[in-house]
Amino acid sequence: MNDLLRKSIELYSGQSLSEECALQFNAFVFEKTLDKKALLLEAGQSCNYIFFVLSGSCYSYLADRKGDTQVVQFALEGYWISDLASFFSGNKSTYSIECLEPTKVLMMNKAAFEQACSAMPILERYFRVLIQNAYVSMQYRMAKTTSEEAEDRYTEFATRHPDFMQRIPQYLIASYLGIQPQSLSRIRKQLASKR
Amino acid sequence: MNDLLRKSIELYSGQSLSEECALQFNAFVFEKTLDKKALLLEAGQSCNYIFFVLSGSCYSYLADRKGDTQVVQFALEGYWISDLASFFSGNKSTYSIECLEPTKVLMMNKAAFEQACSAMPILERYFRVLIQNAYVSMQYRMAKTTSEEAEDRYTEFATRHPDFMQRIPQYLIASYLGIQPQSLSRIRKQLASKR
DNA sequence: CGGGCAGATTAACCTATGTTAATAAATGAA
DNA sequence: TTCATTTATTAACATAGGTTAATCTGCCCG
Repeated sequence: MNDLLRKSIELYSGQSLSEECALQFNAFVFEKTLDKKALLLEAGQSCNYIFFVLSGSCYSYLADRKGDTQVVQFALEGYWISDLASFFSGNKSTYSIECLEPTKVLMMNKAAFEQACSAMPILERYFRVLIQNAYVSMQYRMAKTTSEEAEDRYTEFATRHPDFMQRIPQYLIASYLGIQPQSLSRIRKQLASKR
Repeated sequence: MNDLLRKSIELYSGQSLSEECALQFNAFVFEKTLDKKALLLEAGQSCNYIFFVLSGSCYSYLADRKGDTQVVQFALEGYWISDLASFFSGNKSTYSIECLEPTKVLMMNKAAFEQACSAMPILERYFRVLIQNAYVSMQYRMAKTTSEEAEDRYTEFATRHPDFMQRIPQYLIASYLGIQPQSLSRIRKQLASKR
C-alpha cells in the first residue's frame, strides 16, 4: 500500500493499519496516470469514483451562472477528491475535476467503497472522520468568507497552504477565494508594499 | 421516541427503525426546555452535546474580527445543531448556540453518541450520511457564495427555506448570507419593485 | 532559437455592498 | 394601553472589488 495513504488512514482513524488490511485494501482500488489538463471527471457525467492523489495535483470546479470556472477544491498528494453528491447518489455530477500537473491517482468505485467499509471497520471510521473534518473546516471557512475581506482570506490561505501557493496558478486561487485574478494581483501588490 | 427524530433517522439511514432500537435510543438522550435567548452553548466552553431540535429554533454563530455576530447555522424542528469540532475533539468551542424561540431539544453527549453508534449500526450510518450531506451542501453553498451576488444568494435562500423566512429575523438572515441588514433591506426593496 | 500562448500585472472606470446616521415599525413588558 | 427596546427601513456617502482592456512575462513546443 502507498505510504501516503497508510499514513492518512492511521492519522484520521486514530488506529494503526494491519498488514492484512493494507493488502486487502489494494484489491479495492486501482491506479491511473493522467496528463496535465486531463479530466478525472466531467460535469454532467455520473461520478463513479473517489480519487486519492498519489502524485501531482488537481482541482474540482463548476461553471457559475456566467459560465466562469468556480474552483471548489484543490487536491495535492495525500488528498481525496471527488463529487461526493454524485458518487453516493449516482446522479449527474455538478463538478468537473482536472489535473494541474501530470498526476497519479488511486481510484475506488462505490461498490468497492461499500465493501471495503463493511469489511474493515477502520475504513468506515477513517472515511467518517475525514468527511467530518472536511465539514467542520468547510463550515468555518464559510463563516470566514462571509465575514472577512478578500485580503484577509488570501493571507490566511497563503499561511495555511504554503504548498498550494507554489504549485497552483494564481487565477485558480483567486477563483477559490471568490475574487477576480486582477483583484488578487492588486491585493498582492498592496500586501507587498506594506512591508 | 419523538416522531420527527424517527423520521429523520429512517430518511437518512434508508432503513426503518425497530421499536427495540427506538427504545434503546431513548436511554442515550435527554430532553431540555429553554427560553428564548437562552444559550445551548457558549463559545469558549467545551461543547459536550449534540442537540436535536424538537420544537422552537436556534442558531449557531461566532464573533468575527470586528466582534460582530456571524451566523453559521440555523436549526428549526428536526435539525441537529452543535459545534462538532469541539464535540469530537473536546477542545473549546468556537461557536455559540442561542435559542430564537422557546425551544425543546434532545441532548446527547459524546459517550452516549459513541455507545449508541456502536450498539446500533443504523445510527452509525444515519450520522455518517447526515454529515456527508451537510458537507456536500456546504461545499455547494460555498461555491455559490463566492461566485454569486448577494441578491441571488438571498433569492435562493428564500426559495429553499421559506420556513426559515417566517421565523428568523432578517438581520440574522443577512449575517448568514454575508451582508449587512441594511443591504438586505435594499435588496428586498429592489426585488419587490421588479414585480 | 523564436513565435505563440497562458498567466500575471496594471490602470481607469464602474457598481455592489459597507458605513453612518436617522427614522419608522414592530414587539413585548409593565 | 403605553413606553422601551428590538428590528427594519431609508438615504447619503465611502470603498472593496468587478470590468475592460492593454501590456508584460515566462515558458512550452516546433
